[in-house]
Amino acid sequence: MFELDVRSRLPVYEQLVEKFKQLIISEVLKADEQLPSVRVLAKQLTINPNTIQKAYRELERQGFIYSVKGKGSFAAPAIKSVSSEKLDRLTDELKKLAAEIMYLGMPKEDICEILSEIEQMVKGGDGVDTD
Amino acid sequence: MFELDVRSRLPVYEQLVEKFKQLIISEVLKADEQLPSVRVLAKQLTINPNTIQKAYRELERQGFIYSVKGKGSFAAPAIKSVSSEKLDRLTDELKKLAAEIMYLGMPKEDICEILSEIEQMVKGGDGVDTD
DNA sequence: AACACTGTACTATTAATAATAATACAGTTA
DNA sequence: TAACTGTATTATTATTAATAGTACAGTGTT
Repeated sequence: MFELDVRSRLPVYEQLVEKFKQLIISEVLKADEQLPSVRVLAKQLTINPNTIQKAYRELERQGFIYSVKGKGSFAAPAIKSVSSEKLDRLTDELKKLAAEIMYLGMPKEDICEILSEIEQMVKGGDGVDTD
Repeated sequence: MFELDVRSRLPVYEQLVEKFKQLIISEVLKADEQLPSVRVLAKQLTINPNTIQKAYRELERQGFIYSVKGKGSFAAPAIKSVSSEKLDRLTDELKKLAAEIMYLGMPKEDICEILSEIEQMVKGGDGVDTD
């Protein structure tokens, strides 16, 4: 299911968080769809169950999944309320990244084109609430 | 000159790298302008000189500054050759970030507007080579 | 009830790394 | 020569990622 880079400077549990985020955002994992259990995924990836749990805990903290004791962990149906603080932090990070990319020679237009692709991926599913 | 967050999960030397990158990209630090010396900056920030050196070494590795033994460290005049590998890595990171931001509700148009601001900042100086 | 699954919590240990500290050496400039 | 610059090295401490093992709690099936 995943490819982990054990020698990455990015910790394994953070790699897992990123992978699942992408799957949920792109709706490969639909709302309320069950994630593999802590123990099963740990066995598949041949890593410690605690590492999986740490990733799941972080995903739940960020609102991407929810866990029910005895049942399992599931993709959250949607983001209810986003703290403006988090959005600020993310856009701030994006600003720095975009500045460096432009500094290295990529024109704004190219980046906007990339954004269009992303837009399609995020809105790719049928879960667009337009109320 | 700087505000360091000692309790950030981001190491101090990486914070320094980011700060200087921004200063160079936005041309607050002009080409060939001298950076504070390792020892002086360490004393100002009341941190260890080795931490400054680690940041400078990383900045030099990335091509943002150059150092001359006995003279000092200076902002690099421009990025000569960017490895496409690095640009790929950066755009990949930007894709993930943009996807999450859009997922959290910010429309593409708003992000493009932000990019316009960034564009002004990066091209803000007079060092625009249009040959 | 018994069993097999699920998440969750806790402690202990190891490995890696950020940061400090103290030197030392090399090159530049007045 | 003296005072500055970058650079390299070694040792030590603190933090954290990851592993390991165990235990407890809730769900569902048989």
